[in-house]
Amino acid sequence: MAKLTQLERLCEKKGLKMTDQRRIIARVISNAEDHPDVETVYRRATEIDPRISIATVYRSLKLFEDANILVRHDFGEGRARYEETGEHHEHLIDIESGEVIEFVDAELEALKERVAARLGYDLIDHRLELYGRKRRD
Amino acid sequence: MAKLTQLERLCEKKGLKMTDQRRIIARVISNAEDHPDVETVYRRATEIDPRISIATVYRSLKLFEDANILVRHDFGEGRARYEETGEHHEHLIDIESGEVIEFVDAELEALKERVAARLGYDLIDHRLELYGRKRRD
DNA sequence: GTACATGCAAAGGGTTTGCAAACGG
DNA sequence: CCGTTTGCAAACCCTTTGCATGTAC
Repeated sequence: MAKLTQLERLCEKKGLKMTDQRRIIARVISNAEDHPDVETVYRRATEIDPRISIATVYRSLKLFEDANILVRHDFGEGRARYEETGEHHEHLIDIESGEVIEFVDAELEALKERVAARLGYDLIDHRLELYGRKRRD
Repeated sequence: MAKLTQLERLCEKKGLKMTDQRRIIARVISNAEDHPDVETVYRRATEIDPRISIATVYRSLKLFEDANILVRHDFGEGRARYEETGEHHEHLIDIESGEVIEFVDAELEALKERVAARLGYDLIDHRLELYGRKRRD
């Protein structure tokens, strides 16, 4: 097999038992430029090695998520999407193409903390998605 | 039956055929202080009149949603929650009690428009939820 | 009266799980 | 080796749907 991906190394460092299936799934996510759903990860994984079942994809993705190696997103489509854990960012979803654009906005980050504080809460987590249409003018 | 709720009047104004089931479902939502899920609406409705099936609850809620009488929320729990359409607001979810607190923040509203614009998009919709823990100090 | 709404139960999509066989460290 | 992981298929949860019956306007 080719050289290890960043994600595979991370898995080993966390002490996860690395099976061929997990390596391939980690590799698929590593190489993904998009935010693939489970079915898509499964498809890409079986292209590399057909000996992978959808159950293993579900189990591995959850394992990686619990190990903070992956982040699961729920964009309200009734199925989960995954991406590699990285710097914090928000998502804007193009409602015409489905494309997901990542962005960060310092003001927004500060503001949600302030809002939670104003309500008497410590902010533990949040969810922010913008849905927009590309401007043509 | 008791006097009509605001929601029932709204349904009639929109020309919806008002069956007993729809009246009761509208009434349940009208009286709800929380953001009930379908199962909860069903339970409360059947307490008033057991002749209501879960299928009708699903159908009526969707009907009301399409008529902009209700808003459906997906707080990432794998099931929908509903509330009466009203002034725009966001939600903060207490991760310990599950309680949902509504809030508005003008700055936040303006900011998300600006962010979308910066990325070259017209903002069509958005989703913002804060998850927090009540501060005790 | 007639088009529409309902109840029931079956089907649907995404996800999880029990079990015996295969496997990693 | 031995506990963990896998594949398979069945089970799960929430939601939708086909069909015969019942009902609002």
